[in-house]
Amino acid sequence: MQGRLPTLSDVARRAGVSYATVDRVVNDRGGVADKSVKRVREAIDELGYVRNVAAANLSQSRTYRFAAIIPTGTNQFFQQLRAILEAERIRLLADRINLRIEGIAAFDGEALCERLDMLARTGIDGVALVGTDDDIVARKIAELRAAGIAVLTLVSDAPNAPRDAYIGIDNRVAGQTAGRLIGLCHGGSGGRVLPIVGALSAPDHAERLEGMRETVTALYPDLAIAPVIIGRDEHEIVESKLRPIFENSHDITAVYSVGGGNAGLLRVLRALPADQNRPIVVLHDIVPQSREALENGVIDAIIDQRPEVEIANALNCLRSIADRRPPDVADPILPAVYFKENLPPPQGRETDAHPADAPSSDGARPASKSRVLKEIDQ
Amino acid sequence: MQGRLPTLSDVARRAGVSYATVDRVVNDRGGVADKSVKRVREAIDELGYVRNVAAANLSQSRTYRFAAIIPTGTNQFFQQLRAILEAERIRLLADRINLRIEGIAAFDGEALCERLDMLARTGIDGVALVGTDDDIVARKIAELRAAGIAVLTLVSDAPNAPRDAYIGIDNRVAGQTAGRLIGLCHGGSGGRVLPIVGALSAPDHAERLEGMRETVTALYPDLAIAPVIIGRDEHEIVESKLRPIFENSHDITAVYSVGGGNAGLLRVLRALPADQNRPIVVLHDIVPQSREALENGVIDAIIDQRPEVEIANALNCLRSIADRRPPDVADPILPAVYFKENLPPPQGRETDAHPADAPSSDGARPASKSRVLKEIDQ
DNA sequence: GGCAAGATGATAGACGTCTTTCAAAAAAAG
DNA sequence: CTTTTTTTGAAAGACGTCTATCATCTTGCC
Repeated sequence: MQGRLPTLSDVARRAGVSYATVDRVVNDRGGVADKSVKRVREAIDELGYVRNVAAANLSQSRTYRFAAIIPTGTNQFFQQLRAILEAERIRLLADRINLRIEGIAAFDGEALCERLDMLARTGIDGVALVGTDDDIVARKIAELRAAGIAVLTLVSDAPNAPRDAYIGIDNRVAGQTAGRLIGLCHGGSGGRVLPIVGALSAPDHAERLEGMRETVTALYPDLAIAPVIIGRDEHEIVESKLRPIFENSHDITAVYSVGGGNAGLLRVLRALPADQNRPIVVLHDIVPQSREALENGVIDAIIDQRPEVEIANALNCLRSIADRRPPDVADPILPAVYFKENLPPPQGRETDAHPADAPSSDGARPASKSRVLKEIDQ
Repeated sequence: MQGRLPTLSDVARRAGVSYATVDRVVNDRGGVADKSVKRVREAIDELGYVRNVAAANLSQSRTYRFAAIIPTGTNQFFQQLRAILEAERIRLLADRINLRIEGIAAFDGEALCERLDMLARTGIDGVALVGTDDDIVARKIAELRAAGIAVLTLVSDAPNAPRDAYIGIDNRVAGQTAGRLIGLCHGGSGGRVLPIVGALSAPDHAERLEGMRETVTALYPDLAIAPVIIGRDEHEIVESKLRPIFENSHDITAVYSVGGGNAGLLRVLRALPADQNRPIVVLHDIVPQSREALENGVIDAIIDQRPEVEIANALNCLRSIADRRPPDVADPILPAVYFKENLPPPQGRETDAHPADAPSSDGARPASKSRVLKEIDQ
């Protein structure tokens, strides 16, 4: 309504050329004299023309075809990522966005490449994948991009690959934040911080550890850092390495676990004798296990990468690229710090899946009100 | 492409009625026999029809007309909110969303009502405003909604008004989080927490204070809570009330400021003698002042309501209502905890994005250049 | 049986873009 | 100059929905 926005016809009139010529320019069809191109570009700038994406998509009866490739397995974080994607998938259909969710063995570069090939053959506009430090993957990514497919890395970047963007947190910052939190919690007294990682060869783990170490040594000189426990993200290993430490030395005042396999850590913590001082415990990512531990006071804080935000950003980014708009890289994702009090509600949403879609007469907006209130007010 | 989604014509065919009848049903035009309505609804369900919003908007050459009404004045938080909205406004034009940003004197219910009337006369689809506890505002909101205008409250709710949704944080949770953080920072020792509020009559201030009190008294019995300072959000008042406290008693171990006027607090903190133990300081909302204080170690943590998220959610919500879709209330907004380490970059984004964005051959997506956005001949 | 009211069908134009086709004009090459 | 090539114009159909108009077919009712 009021004040319609300029269309391509307006641009054509302004540039003194035909619609066809404008179309050739904006859609890169070639065969246009330089001076015409210039006139069209000027007209676009002067009028502030913005292509009507809705109309464009409609005309092509375009459905965006995106894919997300997520490692399978028992990792709770990735399971959660899948669940979020699945919920999004359904809502997205209303916007003509078709999202394929593919599972794949973790850290298997070859399998990833095969899957990417398969997707490319099927026809696809963009893909998000969990990056690995792997040459053949980097080459495959370059190949896809050359074929006009947008590629994002999610959660973990692919160092040397020419992906369109990395959507995820800065893991060093996450580690620094953990360090700060742990330092603060000592209230000026000394102590000893025990770090637990899955593997030092995993870039995200290494970065988190390094970030924590940086902050603690720089700002809290009274804190010592104990030798790093390497638990391969497997709870039995973590448990067996941890138990003797807590039995023999009672000077651990804080634990920072950067990766998975926290079930073992939690078992050890729960088994601590009541008279022993409980350490401050900080870990990563809200999953059912860590959530429950935080709620019950077994741990003190969770640093979360907010997978919902990552996914939302990734999809926006894919869409922008597919629409040939400047990719709208939203605010960088920062690790969020959660305590028991500000822990987000379990499933994020989809508790009751919007049943009523307009039984009423009122014409304006059926049923929406009560539901919104309920969800927001919690 | 591949496998097109069902259209209204498909629904008509399936239901064994004409397109016109389907249209009457889905657009609530009335005059349709019950059994036909039922058949259409069934067909929609069976086919999994989802209305093509792009096509619908196109057909109406619809531009969404939304407005945001933000208090003016020197309040840094609201200035920031305006800046974020302004940045959004421009990006939104590409989606045919026209956002008016209106300024208005803070807490002036009558002025707010007048402005709302004016907007309603101009014609508008939805409005977001900062709620106040005010009867005439509540009535005006009811009026607007009856006229089919979506109304959201932002940042602060309007208790008795029938708004479509409240988009903002739960202030009690924010206070509880502050309490937890302060408690943790004492590392088991005792202490004395000094709360500073603007006014106890402001619901958000009162709730935050109450939340903090709850958590501290329940979980950290060694902590005392000093008498509340009421500073009317004005830095001179805060300073004058605070200075004697810090001069006379040296037992304040933490400060929790729930509102504005923090310049006074910061001055007092900076003036503390070096030999005096600095208290743990937690305040609300990242603004230039608080950011700088956090960076310089004058304060320890900021609890932020993430205005960008609030705005993004508000706009999504307005759009969903305008599209007559189930409002897509994203995850509830939780207060975020920031330390120096995970403080988000100043302007929210646009600092550098991702440099590796393909200087390469590409040919696919011509970067749309700078342009002045302007409307055509009314 | 006839008549009004109600329900349904058929159809067409609009929205802004993409795509294609065909003809015409302008520029470059011979 | 003609011939070829490059550049431009004109137009029409498609996408899925909304809106409107007018004609027709069912009802119920007296």
